[in-house]
Amino acid sequence: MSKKRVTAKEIARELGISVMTVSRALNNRPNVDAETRSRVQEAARRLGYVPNRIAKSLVLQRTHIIGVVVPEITHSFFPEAIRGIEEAAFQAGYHIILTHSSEDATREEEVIHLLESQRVDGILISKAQTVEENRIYQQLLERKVPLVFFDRCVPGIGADCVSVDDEAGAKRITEHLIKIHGYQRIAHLSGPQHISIGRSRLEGFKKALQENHWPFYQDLVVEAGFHETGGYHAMKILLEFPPEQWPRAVVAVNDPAAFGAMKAIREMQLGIPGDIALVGFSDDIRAELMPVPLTTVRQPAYEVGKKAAERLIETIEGNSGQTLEIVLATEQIIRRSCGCNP
Amino acid sequence: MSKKRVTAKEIARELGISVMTVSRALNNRPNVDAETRSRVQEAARRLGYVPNRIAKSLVLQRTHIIGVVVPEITHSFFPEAIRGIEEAAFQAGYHIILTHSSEDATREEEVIHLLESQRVDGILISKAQTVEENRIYQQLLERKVPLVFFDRCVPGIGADCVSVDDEAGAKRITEHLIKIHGYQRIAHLSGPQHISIGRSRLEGFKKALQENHWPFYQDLVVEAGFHETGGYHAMKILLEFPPEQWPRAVVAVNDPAAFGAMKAIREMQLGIPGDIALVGFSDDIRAELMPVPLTTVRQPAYEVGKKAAERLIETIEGNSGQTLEIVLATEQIIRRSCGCNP
DNA sequence: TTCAGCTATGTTAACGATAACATTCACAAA
DNA sequence: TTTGTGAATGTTATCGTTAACATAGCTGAA
Repeated sequence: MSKKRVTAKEIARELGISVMTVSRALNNRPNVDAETRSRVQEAARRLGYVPNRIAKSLVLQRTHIIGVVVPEITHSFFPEAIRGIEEAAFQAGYHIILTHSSEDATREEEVIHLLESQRVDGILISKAQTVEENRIYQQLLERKVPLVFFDRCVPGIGADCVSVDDEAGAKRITEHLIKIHGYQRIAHLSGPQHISIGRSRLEGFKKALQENHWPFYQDLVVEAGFHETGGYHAMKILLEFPPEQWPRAVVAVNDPAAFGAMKAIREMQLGIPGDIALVGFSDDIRAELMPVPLTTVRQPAYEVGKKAAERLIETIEGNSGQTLEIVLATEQIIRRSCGCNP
Repeated sequence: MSKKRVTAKEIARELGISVMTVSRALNNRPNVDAETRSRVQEAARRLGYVPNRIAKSLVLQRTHIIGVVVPEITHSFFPEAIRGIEEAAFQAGYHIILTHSSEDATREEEVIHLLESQRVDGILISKAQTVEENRIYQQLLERKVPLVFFDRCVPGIGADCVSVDDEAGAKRITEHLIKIHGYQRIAHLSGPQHISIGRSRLEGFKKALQENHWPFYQDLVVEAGFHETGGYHAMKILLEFPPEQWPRAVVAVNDPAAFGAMKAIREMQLGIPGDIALVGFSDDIRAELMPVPLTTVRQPAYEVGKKAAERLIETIEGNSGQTLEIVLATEQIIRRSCGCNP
């Protein structure tokens, strides 16, 4: 169909020399006559030669490609993280194959196999929500495929991991509600507990109460998931209690869940933060545009991606040392929904 | 470093048969004894065999990979479009290598070369803003590399193209301002004129005025670019005129530019839409959350990506027929900033 | 019986590049 | 003159897979 591509062999034939000399000339190897080199380069340009990386990869057993698996690309965190990955990769002379699992375990397995069969030099994974066992990751590790998890990690599996300090972030924002505002009865709209960020944020929330000897009510922890509808329904559940049992403040697992909660609160004609204060997590682009701007925790998405890619490249190139779990700090973004007036 | 990978040869040695039989068994080719086939498959599983697509691609001259070049990934349009691309690709058994040019012509050229050397089966391009000549695209077409432009096209170059009907969208929203609200003195904050969407939106704006015999003022067309700051500065320029020359309504080239314009208008203590009505384009996630929700035009980003990928795959597989320029319709999102009260 | 015709399997070459080793040739030192 | 040395270039094998052709062995019809 498409006309045959120019190969090194054509250049060699054209100039009456061997392919090897062509290869040497184009890769700037020593021991090539300056004139030969320039003739080769001129011919390559003239014929529109584009080296075949597939052949190169086959013989060198290196692709200089990093495989990336994300659960979704629409959510604002991942595009940012991907930018960071791309940046680090680009600087080190790598490129990326981006795949996404749509939060589906089967599809995640498929794309991981694709990446492996494509012989990427290493893989960056952010785990899909529905993944229940770690077999595939273990197999990858057994096969010594360089592997770094980012954002959604698998603790204790013996792989590198770059994530955000969710626990500390959740603890700090909860402490803000305790120490600055003195709210009693603080609720948590939690994330799924089989996802590490869901667990750590709940953990941080609990620790803040504990360390400050603040009352903890099991009823005030409701699983909401990561989306707006989940936040809405979880908040509804809390508001079905008699008014004296309502929470005075709510810590949502992320901003979309907080948006859902906002909707539920306003449907009850209650004021934020007057009746119920609310904080989110992730600093969604919409957070500051809400009718009551949302106090939240910014995650360094770009930095997570960049660090993870840098770490993976170190591993690929054999400078990795021991397994590391890198945790990046969050930043508190105080707006109005917590009761402050910045 | 990493322990040698299992190849078809190992399986063959293990079972005392030839590699070819292994290949046939694993690819479900006919003429393989049922028992042999199952022994091979069992051995492949047991040894953790992962076929090497690089070798396969080399011999088959097909990679089943689509290269994608986008100018950025943070903007909301592209993540959506990429989802559409991924979906169409996945369904047809293709995968994607995602690259981005950061709106930089040199980097775009680099990534296109990468994709070519990676021997992707075809390329989807959304052109970077700073690209000034079409040499590279022409070279690709000469080399018969399957190529489909999406969103940001290059008219008349003889390549397929899937885009949004920017002109009709801009015309329609402008006509809304004319016919429903009867605003005189309508301004346009335009996009860069070397980008097709910049040109078409201006074109649609002009046509709306023309066809409705509405006055057109050259002074009321100011180049703003695609970002908030550009919109802000462009609006400032308009507001430096004496008040009687101010526009009564403004059509911004996209929503971020409209957000910038909003800021400029409010800094002058003017009301939207009371003093100046405003409409955007692209239905940014923030548009409905603005203090005055922004009337805008929704672009079917997911569909653009999906269609473009489908068209590319047709081309790759030789069912393309003649060159097509597919144009998808936009949808008007009426909110408050135009003067309506939905 | 004999051979056409089928199935199952094997052998060789190819894809496009590079590594490792081999060769040629010019020039300088002995 | 001879020999050693190093630069420039060539030859062969290889990466892992599949296409194309080759062969062995069996079945069944003439």
